[in-house]
Amino acid sequence: MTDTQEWVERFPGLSRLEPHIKKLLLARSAIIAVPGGVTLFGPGNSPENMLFLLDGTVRVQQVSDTGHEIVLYRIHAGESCVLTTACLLAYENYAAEGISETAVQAAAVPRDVFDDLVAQSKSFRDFVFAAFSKRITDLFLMIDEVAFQRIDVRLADKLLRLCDGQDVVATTHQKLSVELGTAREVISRQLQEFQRRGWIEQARGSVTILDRAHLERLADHSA
Amino acid sequence: MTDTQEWVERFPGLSRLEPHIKKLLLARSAIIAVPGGVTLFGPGNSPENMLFLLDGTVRVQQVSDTGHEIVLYRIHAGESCVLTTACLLAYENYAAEGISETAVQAAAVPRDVFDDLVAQSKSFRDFVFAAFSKRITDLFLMIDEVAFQRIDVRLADKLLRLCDGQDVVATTHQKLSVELGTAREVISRQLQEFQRRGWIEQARGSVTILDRAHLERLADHSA
DNA sequence: GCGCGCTTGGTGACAATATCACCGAAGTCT
DNA sequence: AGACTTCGGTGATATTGTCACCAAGCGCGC
Repeated sequence: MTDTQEWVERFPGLSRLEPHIKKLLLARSAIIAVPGGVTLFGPGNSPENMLFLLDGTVRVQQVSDTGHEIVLYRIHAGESCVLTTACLLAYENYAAEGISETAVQAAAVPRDVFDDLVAQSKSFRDFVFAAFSKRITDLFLMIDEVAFQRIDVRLADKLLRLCDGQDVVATTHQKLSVELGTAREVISRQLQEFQRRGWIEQARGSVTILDRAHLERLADHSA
Repeated sequence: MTDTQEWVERFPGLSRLEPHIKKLLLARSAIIAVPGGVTLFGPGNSPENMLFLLDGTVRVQQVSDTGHEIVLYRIHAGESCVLTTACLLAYENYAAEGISETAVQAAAVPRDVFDDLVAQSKSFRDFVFAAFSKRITDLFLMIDEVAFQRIDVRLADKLLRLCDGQDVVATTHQKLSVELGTAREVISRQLQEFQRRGWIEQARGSVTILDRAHLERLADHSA
């Protein structure tokens, strides 16, 4: 559990806010906590508040008409859902949803307070626009990867990002296929190839990284 | 040539601005005109101004490390480059570029004036956030298409979007492949198949639509 | 324990798309 | 005309996606 006093200080982009803006933000926000696995926002469930994540991660993914799923990005502690929320408010009927991957603690800022802050504080504006910009450039990169990058390169990269310093990634082939927007069979075959080369070891529901260096070399090959 | 007097009125999202905001916008912006085929912004060429397009279209595309190109979106008259510009300002070294597809007329708003407007006008804020939201949801859709949609469906859709009411699309196989982020050979083969079915007719540098209904049916099949 | 259903992963056949290495035809320029 | 570039066609092959299965592992009720 995180100390929620002065949570604003824990956002790199917000700690430089003008003092009275910080006070306003702290006074007009509510701390909420939700367990993992909850759909925070999605089709037919647009939230009234902008969330600032204090703890945990939120996964944003999309289900296509064809039934395919793909993970778009994650929101980590210290980031905000501004844009996803904004999108939902503007376009009610689209297919992206946000799911808490872990237990999540967040500061909820009502829409009108958010607008007030944007109007009053240059620092807050900079924070918001930087968040939008980062997200859009990341989406550009993602489009490039999905369109042009080989699946083995993308899988190696994804494993390294998901392992979070550990050597064991607790996930299934199915979940990995959703991460990359491909089919489970493709993941199974690629992991078999990685295993054959001695880079990983597989068990039901987990992948153990044995040779990080080779995976990194593959992932960096042109990403 | 467009009448540039009171250009603000021609933006659906801006016409409802408070009168003094409109005046500020008109007073502090400059009308610029550039011919077609010019790179308006791109790596190593970040503009100082936010552009509001009065006439013409701007194509935003990306070149990947692997040399592959893909068209991300277009900006039409009545829309602004806010987000692309914002991205470039925030992250100098990324690979997207904006090219005028036709002769373009635009209102250029300096960065500090833009910030002023966001601070002072609720309507302007709404316009800006709506533009961001629209773009992000469009990028979500694009990711979905690139990842999951069949190439024949995407090509049919693209032909219909490019024809602009006409029956003849003046483009090359190469350009179409960049539109969809695929290879020229793939486009050539798909167009051959469309032609074999009598849906289109090909000539060097152009595609003539013969059977719009069938193309639409293919494009709508799950898009 | 045992059977039952669900999840997870494996496999072969095949389809769709991408890549590579060419080739020739049609335009452009001098 | 000759050189050069752009445009499009083609076959061979590699990669990835789809489909239809199957079997092993796991949880759960009895």
